[in-house]
Amino acid sequence: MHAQNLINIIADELPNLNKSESKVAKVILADPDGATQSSIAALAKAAEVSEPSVNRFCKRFNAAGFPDFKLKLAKALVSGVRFVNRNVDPDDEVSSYTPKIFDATINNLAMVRDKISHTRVNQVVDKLIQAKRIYFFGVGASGSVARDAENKFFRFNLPVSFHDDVLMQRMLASTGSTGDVFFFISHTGRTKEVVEIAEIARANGSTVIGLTAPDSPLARVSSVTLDVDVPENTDEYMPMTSRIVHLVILDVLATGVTLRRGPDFLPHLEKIKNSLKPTRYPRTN
Amino acid sequence: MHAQNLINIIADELPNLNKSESKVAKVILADPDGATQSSIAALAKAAEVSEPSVNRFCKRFNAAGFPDFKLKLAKALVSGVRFVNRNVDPDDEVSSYTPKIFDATINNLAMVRDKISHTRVNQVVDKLIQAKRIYFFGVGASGSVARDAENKFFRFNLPVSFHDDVLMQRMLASTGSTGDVFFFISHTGRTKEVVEIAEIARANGSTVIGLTAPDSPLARVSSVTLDVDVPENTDEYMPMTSRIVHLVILDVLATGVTLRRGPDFLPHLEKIKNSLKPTRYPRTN
DNA sequence: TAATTTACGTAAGTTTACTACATTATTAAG
DNA sequence: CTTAATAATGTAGTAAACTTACGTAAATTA
Repeated sequence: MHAQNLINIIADELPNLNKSESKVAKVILADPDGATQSSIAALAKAAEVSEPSVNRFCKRFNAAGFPDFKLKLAKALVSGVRFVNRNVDPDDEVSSYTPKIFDATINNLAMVRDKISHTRVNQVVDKLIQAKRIYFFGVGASGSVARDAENKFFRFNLPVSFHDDVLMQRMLASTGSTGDVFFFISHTGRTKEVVEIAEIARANGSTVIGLTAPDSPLARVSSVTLDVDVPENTDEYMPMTSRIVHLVILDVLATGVTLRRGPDFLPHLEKIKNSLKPTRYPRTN
Repeated sequence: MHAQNLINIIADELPNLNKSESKVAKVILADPDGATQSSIAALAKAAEVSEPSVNRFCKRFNAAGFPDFKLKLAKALVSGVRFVNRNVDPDDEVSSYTPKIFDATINNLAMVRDKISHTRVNQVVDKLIQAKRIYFFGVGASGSVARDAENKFFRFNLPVSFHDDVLMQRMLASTGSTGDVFFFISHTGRTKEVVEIAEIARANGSTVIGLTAPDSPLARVSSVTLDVDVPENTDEYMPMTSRIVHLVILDVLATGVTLRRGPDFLPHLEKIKNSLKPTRYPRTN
């Protein structure tokens, strides 16, 4: 279940509350923002109950007490408000659509941050660590993500490549074997071509990792799936943000691999970093 | 300026605070979440100041008092931007480093969201609208960003290409002329090769746009620069997040162009979207 | 060096929230 | 239909937390 908002929880629990508790609930639901700013006495009066009733109400919803409850309520309000009205309007100015696009991206990242399965991440890191070869596959926008992944993972001193060409992908998948990791990146997880290729790879005993939508055909074919459940972009003007989320997840995986490799591996990374120095103008300040 | 996050405001004001106020600020910034849960007495003790000092501190930041301040702080914390200790530790578990990486990315996005010049964005959208051709250039990690940009901008029905090969870039730049837009993407803005190519393009009368670090050599060569000032990654384990910021800025630009094109252009975008339908397994639910 | 302003803390006062206990309502059993 | 038991709610007292007023110390300026 989605990380429930305190306000929704209260609304859901309303029928299960006893008389004075439900009085309190109604007052809070009627004006949650006002509730965060009033004292326990004021709220008790507004709900026509005693102060301890309000206090008990708070504890019922897993708050330490009234102040803690107000804090939680305030937090719930923010995340609620933030999800509203973030669509780009046809007559938006730069100053409107710019923050909207940033906010939409940030929101999706925050959502995935809270939902992503750490177990799965760990499993994928395991697979990547054990891999003899890694292939990053993606088409269209996901091709760029795959390319970026290559750019990160080649640092680990193992054969890594990315491919955005489905014929190449198909041929490589057909020659794969145990120890090879095929890492598929796909927003929808329903591109037939991609799913087919994943099936081929899987049939050859290779490990198939899917960075894609949960319950999608690709997810079902994968050995391990990293679910990315960001809302489809219904708005014409709002760009697709799943690519960004994919990139960050790949960052997480790369960090996971680096940490597993241990501190002895750092000099190697340092060497790669330093190799670029002569290509750059030195900093003056 | 965009609605700034309270935590950022405090961090910004830090140099302007007097002794005891800054003591309070430091304690709050070190653990904002902890601050929301502590009493004024506890906070005063932690900061080694008197309670009224904490109270004055709160009022300085437009809070009615300490409880109100805590409320605002709590709200600031949820708004996606967490200001926790963001460095990845060598002995971090998945459950620690995963949110850290997300948070670092989110933080940088929020920072750029609030700092980016809308005038500049508008100027760049102007240039892109007027362009006869657009070239997206990037090398290394920025190559993926350039590739992604191509994937977005080809939709506008004008000649767009991306190149991650410096020789190709150099040749194309040398043949450029007025009306051509060369869009350079670079984290540091100091890669000699890239700067040289930008100079060549500029010399031919082409428009050069730089999505790069402010005051960098590349920024100085560009006709218009979009400054991306994200902190250098000093931490070995923390991935470079500027790519992500670049991608989002390109999203913003693409949206800007779409909006300028007006509603008559939407059917064209729709057509492109629909063209992919037959490649996908239909949704079952 | 004195005057003035600003910064900070002490102590008292006020509000706020919590706890223990008492009372009232509700339910179940005889 | 009582009566006992339990649950729900409120009262009153207390402890904690917050704010205010005021005084002293530090810093700044003339």
